[in-house]
This record gives sequence, C-alpha cells and structure tokens, in this order.
Amino acid sequence: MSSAKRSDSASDLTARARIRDAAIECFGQHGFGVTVRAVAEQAGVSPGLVIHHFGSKDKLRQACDDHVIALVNEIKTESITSHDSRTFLHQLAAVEEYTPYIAYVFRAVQAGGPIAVSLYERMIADVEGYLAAGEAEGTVRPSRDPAKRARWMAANSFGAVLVLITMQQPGQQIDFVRIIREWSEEYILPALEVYTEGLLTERTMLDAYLLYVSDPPAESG
Amino acid sequence: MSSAKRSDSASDLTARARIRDAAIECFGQHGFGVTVRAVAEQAGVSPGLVIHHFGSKDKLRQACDDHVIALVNEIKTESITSHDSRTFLHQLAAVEEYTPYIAYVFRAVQAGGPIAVSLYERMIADVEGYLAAGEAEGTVRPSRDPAKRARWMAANSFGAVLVLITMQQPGQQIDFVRIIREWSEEYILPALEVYTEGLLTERTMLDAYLLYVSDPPAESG
DNA sequence: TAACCTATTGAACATGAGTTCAGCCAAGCG
DNA sequence: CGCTTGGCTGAACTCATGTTCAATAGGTTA
Repeated sequence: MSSAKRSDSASDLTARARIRDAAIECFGQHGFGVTVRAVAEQAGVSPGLVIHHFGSKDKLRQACDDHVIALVNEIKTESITSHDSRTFLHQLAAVEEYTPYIAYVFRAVQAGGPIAVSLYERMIADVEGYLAAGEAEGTVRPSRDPAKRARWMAANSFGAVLVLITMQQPGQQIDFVRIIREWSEEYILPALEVYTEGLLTERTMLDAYLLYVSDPPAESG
Repeated sequence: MSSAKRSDSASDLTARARIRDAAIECFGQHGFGVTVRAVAEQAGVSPGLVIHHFGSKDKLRQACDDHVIALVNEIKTESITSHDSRTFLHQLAAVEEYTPYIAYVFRAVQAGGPIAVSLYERMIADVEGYLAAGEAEGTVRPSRDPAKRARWMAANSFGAVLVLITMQQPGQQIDFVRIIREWSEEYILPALEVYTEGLLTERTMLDAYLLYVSDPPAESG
C-alpha cells in the first residue's frame, strides 16, 4: 500500500491526494472554516471535484484527520525502533517537510472533538515517557504521581503555545514552527528557574497538602 | 448614567440590555458562531430587534466586549481600593452571578484578536502583581526576570485550562467555573511538587544557560 | 378622541457556502 | 475511426444566516 498507482513524488500525485494535501495545508493555516472553494483553488481543481472524491467537506476533514493520525503513528513506531525519545510534536517540528502537519495538529486540538482528545492523549503519553526516561537517568525528580505530573506538564506546555498562537493576528500567515521555537528561546530562563529552583520558598503548602491527603479532615457522607 | 430609565433589576431590563446579556450568555456558552436568531430567542425577542438595537452582529459583539471589559475594569479598581490581590479571573469565578462572564472571557481569548490580547495582557499583569506580592512577603522566590516569569506562568496556567476546556465535548453545556475548580483540585499535587521542589535534580542546565547569556558564544554578524 | 412616536415584529431579501449534476474531454480499445 | 469510460468542470441549486423594511401595537401627549 505504500506506493500508489502513479509515481508518488511531490507534484505528480493523484488528484485525490493533492486535494487532501491542499486541505491539510488550508485547514492548518486558516482553520477548519476555510471554504471548499479555497481548498479546491489551492489544489488547482474545481470545487466539484473535491466533493466528487470525498463526498462532503466533513468527510474531507475526516480523511485529513486519518492521514495526519497515520503519519503520527508512523513517526511513533519509527521513534520506538530507533529509541528516539522526543515527543511527536518535536519530531514533526524537526523536519521541514512536516511543517503543515504541525499547523494541522494545533488546529485540530484547538477545534476540539474526538481527534483533539486522541492527539492530546498521545502528547501526554509522550511527555510521560519523556519524564520517566529523565527520572530513570536521574535528571528528573521522581513524582508522587508521575501520570498526573505528566498530564499537568503537557497541559501547561501545550496550552502555553496554544495561547501564544491564538494571540497572533488572524489573517496573517502563521508560522507555527517559528512560534514554538521563539517560545522555547524566549522563556528558557523562567522555565529553567522554576524547574530547577522551584517557585515557592517554603514547603508548607506541599507538606500541608500531603498531610491532608494522607489524613483527610472529613469524608463526605 | 448608572441607573437606566426603567427599573434596572434583573428580569426587567431594557430590551437592549436584555439582548446584550443574552448575547454574552450565548457567545460564552457556544462561541461567537451562534446565530443572531439564537441570541434573539434567548432574549425573547425577534431577530430584527437585535439588529435594530445594535446595527449588526459585529456591533453586538463589540457591545458585549465593551460591557465585559467595563466589568473587568470595575472589578479591578474595586480590588485595588480593597487591597484584594486575586486575579480578575479568580474574582469573576468567586461570584455566582459572574459565571457567564468567565465563559465569555475564555471564548474571547480563544477567538483571538485585539480583545483577546487586551484581556490576556491584563491577566499577565495580574499574575505579575500576584507574584511580586508573594516575593515581597517572602513566599515566592525572586526571579532574575520577574516580568518574563509572570508571562510564562500566565501562559502556562491559562493555557492549561484553555486546553482542558477545548477538550470538553462540544455541544454540551460547558461549566467553566467547574472546570477551573476541578483543574485546581485535580492537579494540586504535581503543581505543588514542581513549584516547591522543582522538576530537575541538577542545576547544570540553568547554570549553563546563565553562563551562556552572560557570555554568549558568538554574536551573529 | 386623535395624533404621534417609539419599540417591536415577521416576512422578505441578499449573500455565502456546501452540494448536485449534466455534460466535456482525454485516454484506452475494438 | 468510432466507442466507451472515468476524471473533471462549472453552472445551478439549496439552505443557513445576516440584514432590511413596511406594518403594527402600545403608550404618551394635545
């Protein structure tokens, strides 16, 4: 299934594939509100053909979702065999060619729904693995609840970039990779500060909480 | 100007005010894609009247923005005179009556644009003040760059909740206050862990960075 | 009561966008 | 050369939605 009927190289794809790629590009750049006509123009075909191949705009969206998920899965299995511990987002960001997919993943998560949850859960799993690896080699502190910490870290990290992206002026071309990189560079200092030295000077809040959970004040009736 | 022509109490507002409140409710609950007809129904008036009073849907949106911003400003000035150091979001969340406004603020930021930036910058300022107060009383560690740390913390905290909200099944009623509260309760442990003990075991990354900024390896030509 | 003004309605209009469909065209085949 | 087939077009259709407008109701004033 890996090689299509025709040659599978860049500009000489099946029209169906070209439309799908154009849709991923458009959806990623402008969100899922883009018109079928815009996608058709980007692909260099008529609006009718888009529907002819995919049945409806929703089904086109579905096909894009499937394609991106498949790509992410592929990257994931590759990274397992090659012992690459980066999250799939970082791996997407590392390859120039994958740029549209990053945009698409952000839009998908931003739009919510089942695909968002699926992708987001995968990110959390990535982060959990990443933290566990750090823990194993001694660079990351062990947590009393590693799963929850991973969820917390993932929500914070991904959410921060999502907010940053949302604040961009709409209508402009959004360079997701640049934003991710700038975020990382711009805020290394506070991130490293908090992650190595903490934010609070005293243990009182943590200790109080730990005492609280080990001996709850009142079990609700 | 504070008291309108008629009685200003809850259910007996000017039609214009009732429409505006209905719009804030609808926009907050379902996003800015809701139809004028839906807003009209919520307000118990005809679609025509909505346009009659506000000119267009965009102007209605504008009026809602203005009203919410005004409320936030009011809360802010009140909190200054009463020395209340909570962020405006926390203050909104504390009062039952303000529930729709929380939803609206989230939707506004989620939708992006100038109002989003304005509200978000205000949140950052709130966080910065909050951290500075903690620093002054000795509970929060001083930062080498307090402003950046505040931006980083705000992006993380707000982004995390934004992600959580986005993951809710669309179409359902979204209880923003409940989500915020559950997030706080559910993830107290990892948050306190990281904030008091840090995430990393060694200072090497931070120290390397501090050395790097004080003595950059190569100034780009 | 009559005039009048304002708020309000409900039907109609305009537009944008997803979708349909009858037909065209180029390629393969007898 | 003529036939068939399947990808493809572009004009037309449908529907949702923002918006307009003539007509109405209800209260206020002379």
